Amino acid sequence: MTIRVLVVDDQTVVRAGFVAIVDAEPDLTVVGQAGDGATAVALAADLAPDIVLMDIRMPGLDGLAATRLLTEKADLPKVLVLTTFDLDEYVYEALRAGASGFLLKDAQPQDLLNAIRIIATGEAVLAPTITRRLIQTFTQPQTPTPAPSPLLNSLTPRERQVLTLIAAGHSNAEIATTLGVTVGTTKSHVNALLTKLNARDRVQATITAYNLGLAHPRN
Amino acid sequence: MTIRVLVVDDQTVVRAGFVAIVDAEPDLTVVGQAGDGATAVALAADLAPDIVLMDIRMPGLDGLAATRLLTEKADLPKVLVLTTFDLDEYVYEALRAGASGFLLKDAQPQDLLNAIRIIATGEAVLAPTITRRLIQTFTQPQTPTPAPSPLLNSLTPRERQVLTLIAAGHSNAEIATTLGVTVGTTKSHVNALLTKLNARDRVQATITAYNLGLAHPRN
DNA sequence: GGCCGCCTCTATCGCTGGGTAGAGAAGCCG
DNA sequence: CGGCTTCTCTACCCAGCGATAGAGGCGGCC
Repeated sequence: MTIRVLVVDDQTVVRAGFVAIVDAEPDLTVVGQAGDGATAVALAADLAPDIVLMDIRMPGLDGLAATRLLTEKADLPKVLVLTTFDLDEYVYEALRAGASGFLLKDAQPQDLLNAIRIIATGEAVLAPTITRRLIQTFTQPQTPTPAPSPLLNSLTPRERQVLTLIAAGHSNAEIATTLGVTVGTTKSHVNALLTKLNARDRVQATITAYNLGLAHPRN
Repeated sequence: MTIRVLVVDDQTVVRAGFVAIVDAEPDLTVVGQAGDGATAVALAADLAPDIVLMDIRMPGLDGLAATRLLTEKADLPKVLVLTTFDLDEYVYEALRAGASGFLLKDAQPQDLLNAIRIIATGEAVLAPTITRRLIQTFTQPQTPTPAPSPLLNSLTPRERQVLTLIAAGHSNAEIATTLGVTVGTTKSHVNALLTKLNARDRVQATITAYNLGLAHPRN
């Protein structure tokens, strides 16, 4: 089963380079080339390639717009964006446009070929520089201030455990059995908990748990 | 300039495998091994490795905790997490803990070696499966599809109102006065609500409210 | 050793919460 | 109009929850 590749770049020399690299592989074959976005979209409809190697900067319909058109419908070609510049805007727009990968043109041929094969399986590949930045922007909002709330620290480990179970919707009896203690003991913990959290009942405790980050809405 | 590697895994066989792969490379050298997180942290302080290959599941201090300790101070070793399971929780926690990379143990040796060299330059590497999911969760919030849950639509306006008040921590009596009805009426609504939400009590209803987006952790 | 914090357990008590089974009033829609 | 849904209310019951007031064991700390 060979992987069918469509090469899209406005510079003939660059296209030739990619074609040479890809066609040299036994399991890959270049089924077409395009010099602008509009041609790429039209060709993709005819040729049904598995992978599109897409440049961004092109006359007319650019690579990002073309990617959007290509990935709108399901089970259409996976797009691997290749560009000289790793500007953040390009990267994020490309990913939002539906690209499965983003490499720089100075990548090693071997890396490019690997990327094509991985993307063909439905997975994704990013240039290491970009991976680093994506992780950064991903962990940044998550860790502005991990907020080691004084409230949380005032709880004993056992109380934190009980609070988590309460916020998971468990009754005292259930908590007791999961912790291997009596219901009475659980009640003791719950009472201490409610007092410390200044909560009237377990619902208010649950709300506090969410606010403290002990529980998360799953979506 | 050789890259100095510390191998951390609780299974001796696995360690041996990594050591063999890494030490076979002329530009890489294994400077030490550890079988648990605590040892890893201590060894890292002595040996000052460039890269730590870190397993997650280990006795005592696990890989995530050890990573946190290792990456707390600046210019300390880069951590490449290697695990058998690509559970989302592991991945995100590892990245937040400061890991520079995340690969599965079934990765090709060549990929592992590449990853080590890339991470040593300060960039980042993720397994393709993970890259795909990271991109997904990254582009997901951009999609303006608030996902109108069928559950929410099955509720009458009054029931939604009651649910919101429950999730705000109010008692039946308080809800009754807020809505200007009797406690009995409130109970009727609460009962209908719990049945529809398939919740046993108001805590579980509250959790559902958070998941449906009717309530939000304030932070 | 003595103190203290945490975990454990017991016991009792009142109240809220949730289940069940009604029934009447108002509004919408075919 | 007749049927439907929704909102309202009533009454009863009991299980679970939360408050209170204990007490003993264990470990760490001074």
